[in-house]
Amino acid sequence: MTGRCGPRPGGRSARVQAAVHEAVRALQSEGSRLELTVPAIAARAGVTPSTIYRRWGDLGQLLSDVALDRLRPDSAPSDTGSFRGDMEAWLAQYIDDMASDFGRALLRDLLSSPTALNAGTCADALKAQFDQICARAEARGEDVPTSTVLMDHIFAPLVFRLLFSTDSVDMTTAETLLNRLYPVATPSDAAPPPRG
Amino acid sequence: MTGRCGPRPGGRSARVQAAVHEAVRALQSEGSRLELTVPAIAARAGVTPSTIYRRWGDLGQLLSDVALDRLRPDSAPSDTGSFRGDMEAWLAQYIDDMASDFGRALLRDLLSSPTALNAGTCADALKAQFDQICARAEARGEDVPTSTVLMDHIFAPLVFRLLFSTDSVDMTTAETLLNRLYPVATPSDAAPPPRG
DNA sequence: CCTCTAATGCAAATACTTTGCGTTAGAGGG
DNA sequence: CCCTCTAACGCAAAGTATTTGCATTAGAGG
Repeated sequence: MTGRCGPRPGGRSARVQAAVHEAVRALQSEGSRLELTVPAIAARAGVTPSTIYRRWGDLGQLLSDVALDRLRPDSAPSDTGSFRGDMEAWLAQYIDDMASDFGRALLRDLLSSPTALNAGTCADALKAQFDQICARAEARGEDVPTSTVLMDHIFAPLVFRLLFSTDSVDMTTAETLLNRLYPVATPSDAAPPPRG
Repeated sequence: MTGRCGPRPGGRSARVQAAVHEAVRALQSEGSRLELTVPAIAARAGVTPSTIYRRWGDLGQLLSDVALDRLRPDSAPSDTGSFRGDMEAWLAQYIDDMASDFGRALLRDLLSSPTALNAGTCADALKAQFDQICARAEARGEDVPTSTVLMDHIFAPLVFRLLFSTDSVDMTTAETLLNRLYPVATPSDAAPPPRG
């Protein structure tokens, strides 16, 4: 009982957060990003703008929080029976979510908070998914790289394309990356890099 | 003679742009980011706010333009006599520029424009540097990967860490990535990915 | 049921952004 | 060298967005 979670979930504070997040999602799906202002969000959520400014600080932080909710995985990666299959299934779903203009905008929103905190949380959650895929593969006796290698050489290149280009990103792109990595999995120095 | 460059360089328009960029750099190096507002930049540059709004649209686009100026390479990569040496020298300089909190903020600024145009320009310029390093290595008879492979497996992982974590990024990180790639350079499928 | 705190609503004050219009710098032609 | 023409600028007014002080309320804990 530390009181760490603030007001109990289901209380007013949680209702306001849910209403505001929902309002952001609704406005994002409807109009252009020009109409996505704090007063507009507040009106849609049935709260006053000052509530949003006090809780989130600015629009960037709010959009970042909403993006985190949408980008963090909501379930365990599916088990297809092989490492390659698990990776392909996972990547297919993630590319489907993020490769659109809307998905790319979400990714930029995630980074639009003053601190890199949300981006780090998102990356950690995704790495945890790779950890599960790797653990299952290892249990099967497959020889697979670490989740760090997957983040570096599969996920990072995909995200880089999404953020730094307008090229289409699809499963062909992902397959190319997998093909480069898989034959040379777990090289001698594939241990996680220093965290210093 | 297309008139493409607008008023001649050195004209009023160019002076205003230089003054505004300089004002942004000055304010960035001095105070916190909270004081980095359009009116403050305008005052420092000796122009009116409306000039900035008309030319750049909003603060995000202006910061993105300034970040592009700072992040795009300003000279050809140095020639150390070997591919590995060239890469190490290049990465040492780039990490020195970007691994600080300030450098990470520049990277986020670059992405803060509505369109991904500046980020794409920056990525293209960096890829061109890798092209030079690769071309020189090939001329020496070294067996080296393509610049696309370098972007995917060296640069993208570094940028991913800078954007999505607060972990330190240093030459040890870069060496680890180089070690993973170099022994397995130019695998059979290392051709550039589809651009469709 | 009472009390106590943090979050909210409201409204005033402040700051930022947009816009209309007159002015100016500087390119191009005579 | 002077004239004209256009794009960019300065200024000021109007329109939004953001901040802040204070009263109120929801809801946790006793």
